Amino acid sequence: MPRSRQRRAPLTHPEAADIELLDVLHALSDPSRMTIVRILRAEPERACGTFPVDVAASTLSHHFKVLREAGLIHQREEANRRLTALRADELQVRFPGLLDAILAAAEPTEPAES
Amino acid sequence: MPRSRQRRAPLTHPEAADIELLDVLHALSDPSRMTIVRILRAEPERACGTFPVDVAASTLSHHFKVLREAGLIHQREEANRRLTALRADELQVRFPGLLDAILAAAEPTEPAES
DNA sequence: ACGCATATTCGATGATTGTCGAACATGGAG
DNA sequence: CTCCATGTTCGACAATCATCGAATATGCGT
Repeated sequence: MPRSRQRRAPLTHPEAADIELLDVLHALSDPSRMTIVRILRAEPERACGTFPVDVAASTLSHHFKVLREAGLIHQREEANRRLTALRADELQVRFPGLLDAILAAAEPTEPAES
Repeated sequence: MPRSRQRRAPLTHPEAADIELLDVLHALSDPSRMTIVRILRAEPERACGTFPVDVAASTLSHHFKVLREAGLIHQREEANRRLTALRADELQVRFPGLLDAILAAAEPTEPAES
């Protein structure tokens, strides 16, 4: 048996009540992960490979794990894809206004009215 | 001359407009630094040594540097003390609602009504 | 059954980070 | 002037982290 124990991850997500603020802040302090979350805010669900983040697949996978364990995203299996969604509603209950404020702050720097 | 070049730091702070969101999030993702900022929110100004953060003096100094360079705090010399203040107003202009939302989320976890 | 697309796990590597103690700098008190 | 309190810089160290390539797993076409 070719040591078959991989991708065995049952895709665990923390309970909404167990989401830690510092984990959320840390997760969002990385450019790639912030990009992922910003994209997810606009779209309901999206496959891993479809994010315009220019890193290796394994690195991307790592970022999803960090985001998932921080409680920011939810992932579900669909065929051989993994669909990712933002846990916006739960986050809103846990930390009211937090995600909105952070994502608003992440806008490209307002052009300042002419 | 005993290589006298230390504490030469002219205490530089980033311009409000140059404050980066990811730097702010990263700065706040450390427990000690979050504690410092939370205390600072209630008090206008405070000396470095007076924070109930249980780390070595040099470590504390490092945390202040991170917070200062992220644009979260302002420090000024007063005698041989260094007074620290939160840059709340400037932060509010740069990232409206961000600090409030984060600090609200950092509250001890509401006791849930009896 | 075979190959391909999607995505993860593993192991390694270099960079960043939090931490400390020792040395140093500064300003005020005795 | 000498001590002391305050706080920084320096150098070191261990831990964490972002990153990659290779190997692996899974499901769907052909």
